[in-house]
This record gives sequence, C-alpha cells and structure tokens, in this order.
Amino acid sequence: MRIIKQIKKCSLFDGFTDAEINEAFDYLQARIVKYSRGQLVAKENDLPEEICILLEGNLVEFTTKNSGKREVIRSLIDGEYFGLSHCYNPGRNLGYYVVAALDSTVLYVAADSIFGSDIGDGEFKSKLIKNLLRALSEKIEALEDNNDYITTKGMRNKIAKLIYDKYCEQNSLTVSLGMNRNEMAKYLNVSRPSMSREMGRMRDNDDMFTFRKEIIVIKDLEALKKLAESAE
Amino acid sequence: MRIIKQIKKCSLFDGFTDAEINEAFDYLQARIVKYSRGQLVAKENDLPEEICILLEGNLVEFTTKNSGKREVIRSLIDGEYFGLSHCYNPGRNLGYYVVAALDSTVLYVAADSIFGSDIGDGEFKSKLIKNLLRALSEKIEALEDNNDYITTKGMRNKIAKLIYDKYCEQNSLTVSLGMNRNEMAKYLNVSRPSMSREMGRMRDNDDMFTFRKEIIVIKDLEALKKLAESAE
DNA sequence: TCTCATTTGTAGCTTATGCTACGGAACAGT
DNA sequence: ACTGTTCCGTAGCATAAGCTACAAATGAGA
Repeated sequence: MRIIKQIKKCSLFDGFTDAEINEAFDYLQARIVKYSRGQLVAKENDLPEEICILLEGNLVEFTTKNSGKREVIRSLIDGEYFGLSHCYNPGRNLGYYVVAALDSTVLYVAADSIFGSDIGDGEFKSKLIKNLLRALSEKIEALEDNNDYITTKGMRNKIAKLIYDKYCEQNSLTVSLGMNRNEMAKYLNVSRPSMSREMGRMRDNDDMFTFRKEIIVIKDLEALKKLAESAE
Repeated sequence: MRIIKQIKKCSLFDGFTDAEINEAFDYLQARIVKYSRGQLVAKENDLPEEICILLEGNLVEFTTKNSGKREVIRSLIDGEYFGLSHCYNPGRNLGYYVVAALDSTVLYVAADSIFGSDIGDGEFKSKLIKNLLRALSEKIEALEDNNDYITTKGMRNKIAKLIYDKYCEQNSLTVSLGMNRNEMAKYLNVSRPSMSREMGRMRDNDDMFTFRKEIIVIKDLEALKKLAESAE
C-alpha cells in the first residue's frame, strides 16, 4: 500500500513495522485529507488537536506582518509535520498560517488518541510515545541551539561559531553550510550585507577560510575555534 | 507522608492522587538523593537518563565561560526539575553544570521506566505521559516566545512588546514585570544601561508609562500596542 | 547562447546600542 | 543608625552593524 510507505517517512513512526502502522491507523483516529494548490490548511488562531503530517506535496508556514506582507517561516517536505507542540499545550494557538504550495496529501492524527484506554497495548503505543517525546525534545534542542547563535555578540563570533560547529558535525575542513546567505543571515539574526562584509574580512584580512556559495574551506581552524568558544 | 506533599509541587505529577504517587514511585524506579550545599549534582557532559526533580533546597544551573567565570542560567525552586528534554533525546549531553546552592533533596525518576510493559496500566501512566508531553510543549512555547523578543529589532520595540504582552497577560494598566532590570536585559538580549536609557526616554519624552522597580504604570496603551505590533 | 531571475558581494552613510564608569537609592543585617 | 551590598539610572564615547542601492556573478530555461 502506497500510503504506508509515505507514512514511514515521518519520524514520528520511526521503528514501526507495516503491521504496526496498520494497527495504529485506526486507534489514532487517523484520517487523510487532500488539499489543492493554494488552499488554506490551517490558520493563526486554530487550536490544533490533531498532528498534521504531510505525506505528499508541499506546505508552507507563514505569518502576516502587520504591514500585510507575508513572512515565510518554514517549508515542509514529505514526512514533516506541524502542530505537535500545540496539541499538547492546550489553549495555545498555532500562531501562523499554513497553505498548500502544491497539491498535497495530509495525514491527521488525533493527539489525544494515545491516551485512550481503548487503544490496546500494542508495541506501537510505547514506540509512538517515545517518538513523540523525542520529537519534542529535539525541537527544544534546535531552539536552544538557535538561541545560542542569536544571543552571541558580534558578527565575527557568530560566523565563526556557525562554521566551527558545522566543522564538528561534518568532520572536514571543507564544510557545507546547508543554507544560502539569506537563510544564514536570518538564522544568525543579522543583516545579510553586514554578514557578507565580515565574511569577506575574515577571508581577505585574516585568511581564516575561503568560500564559494554554501561551501566553506577552512584555512585556520584554531582561529575559528577560539572565536567560537569566546562567544559563549 | 512529607515526601508526597513535596512531589505534588512538581508539575509532572499534576492531577495525581496520593495513592497514584505511591503506586508510581516503584514503577518509575524513583530514588531520593540528598546533596549538601556546594555539592555537584550534574555536569556538562552528563547524558541524563533520569529526570532530576528538586523536592527541597535550591539548585543552580550554570555554564563556565572559557574565560573561566560562571554564568548562571537558572535557579531551581521546589518542584522544578532539569534534564527532561535530554532524557528523551539520546546522545545530547546536559550542556551545563548543576550544583546545590543549599542543602537539597532531589527525586530521580528513570525516564525510560514509563515504557516498560511491567509498568502496569494504572491511570497514573497516561496522566504522567500527558504531563511529560505538556511540559516539553510548554518549554517549546517559552523558547519561541523568548526568540520573538530576541529577534525583534530595536530597543523601543522590545521594551514595548514586553510591557504590552504583560498587560495582555495581567489585564491591568499596572503591570508587574516579574523580573529585575538585569534579568529583563538578558531576556531581551540587550545591555542594561541602553535599556534603562530607552525606558527613560519612553517615560520622559513620550509619556508612555511610569515605573518604579518592577512595576510599570501604562499611560499610553495605544502607543505601546502599535510599537509591539510593528515589531513582529 | 541569450535572457531573465536569483543570489551574492561592495560601498558609503548613519545611528542605535554597547561599554565603562560613576553616583544615588533601596534594602538587609548587625 | 551604620555599613555593606545590590540594584538602578545617567553620561559620554566609540564603533559595530543596519540600511539602501548598485554591480557582479551564477544558474536556469528557452
């Protein structure tokens, strides 16, 4: 069955067998909804009670600034989801809009369904709970990581920390940032031109690295390390 | 029993009856540890597998900057805990130190114990899971809220947003910030003197509010609202 | 290969904000 | 009441970084 393959892309079902997904499907009051391109999937003031998992297509989360223009928060690909933390935090509204950027298929799972006593005690239940707890914990980690960058003082420190952290992740002096300059500037909460200016200085004046697009070649790891650590 | 009263202070046990706490105690492989003042409770590189709940005393979380000096992250009071999100995110180390600032009593709960099939199916189990999911979700909300302030551009916008949000929470033109200037400056990620300077301007030049210590009396709500909204 | 759109780098000006240092106020403990 | 400590406001200076506008480079599609 095609659906099962798609569901398996979602990290919330990590470790599930096909049989378990089938079993879970009913217990979780799962339902599948199709949206066509441009259609609104969720809005700012919704109080989600279901986790919304994208099976196929593309969803985009955005807010509308009070000037009226849209600010994209995130673009979801297959297997990604939204609303998880809102489901388990009653009364908190979503805070952003979601629209289908392409024709999309979505799986809704009732958040509370895992608490029912009627849910049986299949192995899948504890697997799912473990996955939910892990998913939320990873989100916390991501937010705390981002906070580290944002609160770091000084353009140079931010840049050095980002590159050094990527180096540690990727274990190579040639690192890929995994984002373009705009995304990077937003992630570090600085302006793009200022960031470019400083990256140029670090390259030309201080010979710390060279770069081309998203690829950085580190030339003075120690300098980066020192800057990165002095930051925290 | 004294312990039960203390355990009930912890939000992870919200909704538990005394009987359920007793029942849970064994299943959760709970253990109680006493620390004396100054003693190390956990360190940076620990990989927590137990949630550490403070029953009595005072714990302090801090990091040591590479200059060597300590930066306090948080001070825990009775019923608060640490390590939750680390337990459910295998491989992520704690990232900070914890010491007992006073003689303290601590409750450790094995994070994985809720998954055992031997845990029975007392009502307490789903209550606990619900509480865990809610706790993590609230942490996410708090981090996202803080991110909003930090990424907001402009001192004036930050201050206005903070005061306006407090007004919305407290529904009164006389609001309490709930933190002192240092804490506020750190929360907004600005320097305290610069913040004080701007608060003075908003008071003297623009008559938006008056203040004394943590108490703000709003005089021009509309102006604050406008600034707060233009921020996002 | 030409065109168009997107991404990236550069330049120059402006200013908001960081920083250090100091003085006064508030408060607690003896 | 005296002292020490913490908290808060003020002042002045230095500068890092924002912003706008433009140019160069890249890449995609026809």
